[in-house]
Amino acid sequence: MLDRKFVIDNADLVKQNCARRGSRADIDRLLALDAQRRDRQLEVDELNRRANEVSKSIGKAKDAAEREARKNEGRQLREQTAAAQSELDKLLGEIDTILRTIPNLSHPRAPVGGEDASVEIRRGKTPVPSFDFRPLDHVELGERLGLFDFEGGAKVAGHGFYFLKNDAVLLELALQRYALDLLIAEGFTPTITPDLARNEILQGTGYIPRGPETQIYSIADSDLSLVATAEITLGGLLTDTILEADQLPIKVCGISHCYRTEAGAHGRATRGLYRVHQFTKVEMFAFTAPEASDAILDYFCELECRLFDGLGIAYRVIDTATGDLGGPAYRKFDLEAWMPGRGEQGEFGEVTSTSNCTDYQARRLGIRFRRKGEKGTTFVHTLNGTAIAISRALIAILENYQQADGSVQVPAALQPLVGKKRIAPL
RNA sequence: GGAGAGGUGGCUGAGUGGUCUAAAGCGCGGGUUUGCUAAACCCGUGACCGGGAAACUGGUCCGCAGGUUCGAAUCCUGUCCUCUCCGCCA
Repeated sequence: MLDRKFVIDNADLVKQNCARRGSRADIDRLLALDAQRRDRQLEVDELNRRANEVSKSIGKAKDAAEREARKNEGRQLREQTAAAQSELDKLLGEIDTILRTIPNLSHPRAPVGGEDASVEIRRGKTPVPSFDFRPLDHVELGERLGLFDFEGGAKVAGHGFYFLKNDAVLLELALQRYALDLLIAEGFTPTITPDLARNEILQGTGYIPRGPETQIYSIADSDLSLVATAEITLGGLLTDTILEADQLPIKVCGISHCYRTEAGAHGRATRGLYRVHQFTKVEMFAFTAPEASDAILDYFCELECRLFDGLGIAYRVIDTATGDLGGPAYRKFDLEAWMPGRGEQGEFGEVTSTSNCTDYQARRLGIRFRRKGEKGTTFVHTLNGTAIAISRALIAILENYQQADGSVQVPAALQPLVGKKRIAPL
């Protein structure tokens, strides 16, 4: 979230940003509540001061009668304080509720507008392929090659779940390893993270665990939820930590399963593996000094491009428009891979996404650092990026590498990891 | 799951009802000494919310939430977390 004082002092700027983001956060109400908060704060402080004075005077009272009178006075003051304090707490609660709905500021160069305003800024090295036969979509390919079992998934867990089978399993493991090899070489600390996290951590990273539109599965009778991405666990890793400047940037990556309710998302684009309730993802995460985060965002984007260039899959990079950024992101680049089986004649479909969340998550999570020779601490910036989301990468690989004979060639970079060059019908 | 111990500043750790305005050490900042570095010594060092042009000043904070009391780091209740041992288990 944003700093309360910052919002108060820059109300117009924040309002303008909310408008660009399509957020209806009520800044005017926040301002009014804060003015009340301030008055109430003064009242509580004054009552406390007097009560403290009374307490101190009791030791010096000259007789029992005076001591009793003073105690009475103190008791009454404490009662008044309690009343004022509870009003103050209520105001603080309301202010916090509004504050949570205010999205992060936006990068000055992020395109302004809704989804249509997003701008293509880059293409991959691999050209969009052409086929001399009608390419199939991944669902059909997977059926012929025995790679998925959607019926089995539905039987045991419902629509949106699936079994990966046979060579799809090897592909999944190969993709994990493929991504990890690059990230480890780039100095990331590899991790396998918990698939569950405390709701407090979810909220800190900007996810809303419960409610009608939540993406999140929560665990009954606990304060745990299934994570929608390892961004949650990786960001949460350093909750309430003060770092030294020379530790930054910290680059970690994590493999986790990702669970999403996908409430309200149905239709053509949801066919097969594209929109599922569970998938595996290798996620990148960084904690940086503020002045470094723009460059790290470019770096994350560059790594994503290298991964898909390495797989030989055509893609484009999108600079996401302000209306489509969600709450925490200051700027976001999406990488959309060419999926020949998508739509009538193939379409680009999102496969990765990288965001600079500036200090929006760090403030809630309490992740700060200290600069040499400076007093106080500064919130770090956090960034996240998908290295490989397995389910969508599988779609792109199968559809782009399909052959006229119904087989699928394994991308050269994965061949040693999968242990074969071609996936043939059973 | 059972039993026990514990959660205190950036870190380690003392503190069992008012003089806690939280000891001490480490770290950090400044200074003295000094070929340089280091060491030694001296001084200073928390966060948050307010008031004030400033000097300065009021309040809150000892895992979290309640309670007792004029007064709580300290007593009581609940809760979360960590550690140790036992049990169970891949």
